[in-house]
Amino acid sequence: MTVPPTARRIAEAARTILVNEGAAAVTMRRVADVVGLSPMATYKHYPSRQVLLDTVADDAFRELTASWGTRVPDGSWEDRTLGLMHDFLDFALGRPHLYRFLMTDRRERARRFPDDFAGRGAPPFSLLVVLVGEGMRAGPLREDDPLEVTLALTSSVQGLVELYLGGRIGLDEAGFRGLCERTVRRILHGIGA
Amino acid sequence: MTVPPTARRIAEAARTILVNEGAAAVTMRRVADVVGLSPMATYKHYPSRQVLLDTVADDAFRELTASWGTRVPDGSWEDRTLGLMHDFLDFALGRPHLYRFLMTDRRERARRFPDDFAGRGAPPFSLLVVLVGEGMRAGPLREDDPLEVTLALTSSVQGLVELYLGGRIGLDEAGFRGLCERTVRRILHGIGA
DNA sequence: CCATGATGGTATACGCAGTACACCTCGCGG
DNA sequence: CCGCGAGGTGTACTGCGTATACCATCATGG
Repeated sequence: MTVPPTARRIAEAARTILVNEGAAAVTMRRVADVVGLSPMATYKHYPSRQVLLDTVADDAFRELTASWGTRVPDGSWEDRTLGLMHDFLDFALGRPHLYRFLMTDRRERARRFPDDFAGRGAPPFSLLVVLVGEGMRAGPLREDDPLEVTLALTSSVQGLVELYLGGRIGLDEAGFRGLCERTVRRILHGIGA
Repeated sequence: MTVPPTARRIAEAARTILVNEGAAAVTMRRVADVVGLSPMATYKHYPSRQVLLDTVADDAFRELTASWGTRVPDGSWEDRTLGLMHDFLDFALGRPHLYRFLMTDRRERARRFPDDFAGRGAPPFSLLVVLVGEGMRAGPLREDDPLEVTLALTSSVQGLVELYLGGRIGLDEAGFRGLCERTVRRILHGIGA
């Protein structure tokens, strides 16, 4: 088995620290120490900490993009929508530091609504857009702007996750998932009389 | 007019820097410089940077709690609900650094849903809870868990603001406010057929 | 065959954080 | 008058990102 090139080992070390302890814990000295190099050796492969973190972010995004498409949910339209939500929660709750880093911390080079959200490559948003379009054609959803309807669903779950990860929701993970389900159902069916 | 005690002048300097440039720009040396003291003098009033920032946060929260109650909105139930949303956006968009600091960055000593959200003192959530309860009694809203219904509304707006402040929404402020309005209306009336 | 230069490694050092520590210097109550 | 506490100072230590200079290895072209 081939030894991975140093640049990759550095990125993997950074990713591991980030996943376990958050972006703030990713220091150049620490990364170098994990890899077994002097701190300055890192700079032969990444010109700055920012670029290293960007690389980790890009890799993680690519990985997520690839993995999110694979699951083929079945059941009713609503079941599939909730399935997508739980996939999202699997990531957000399973890798909270990485989630925060990708979703909240980094602001540069971010995709922008609505243009960048319409096409491929903004999972799980783009998957949900497809499902929403399907829902509008097949019946369960009223005709409306698909992107904005999708955003109504995703933003509320993102808001809830933000609260949960910030320790502002006094529920365990199962309870929180239930709250997310109920919230999405409320949005689907409306809270009005 | 009395000169404010040094402790308050320090907190105000910290707040000013935070509001203008974000929490990361609030360094002890910088704060001390603004006040006209040596860096270490700050520690005679606040034992650490963390405590200083906590103080700024608590003050800001108190201020918001006081100011949010004052407005007396009128119009239809839906108008009043949207009015509350715009009040919230006034703060979030008008003082984005402070908003992020209060809502996202700090995690300790945060209020928790549902217990701490039910009572006074979690504006604008608690104001909206009242309005939601009213809506359920008076007609526009279906009977449901008031706290969770309120959360469905607030979390989606918070999610949108998070995206907007993160530069992920390619709209100007007016456009963004419109998007928020449409989103809240969709939740009120349901996106389903 | 050897000089050359790219590649990837090192130690050292600088500036900027937070903050521990020792010191000073008032004003005031005993 | 004395002491002491409150509030101020300068110095220094640690950890951070990273600039700089230096060094070893090795493939390559004259």
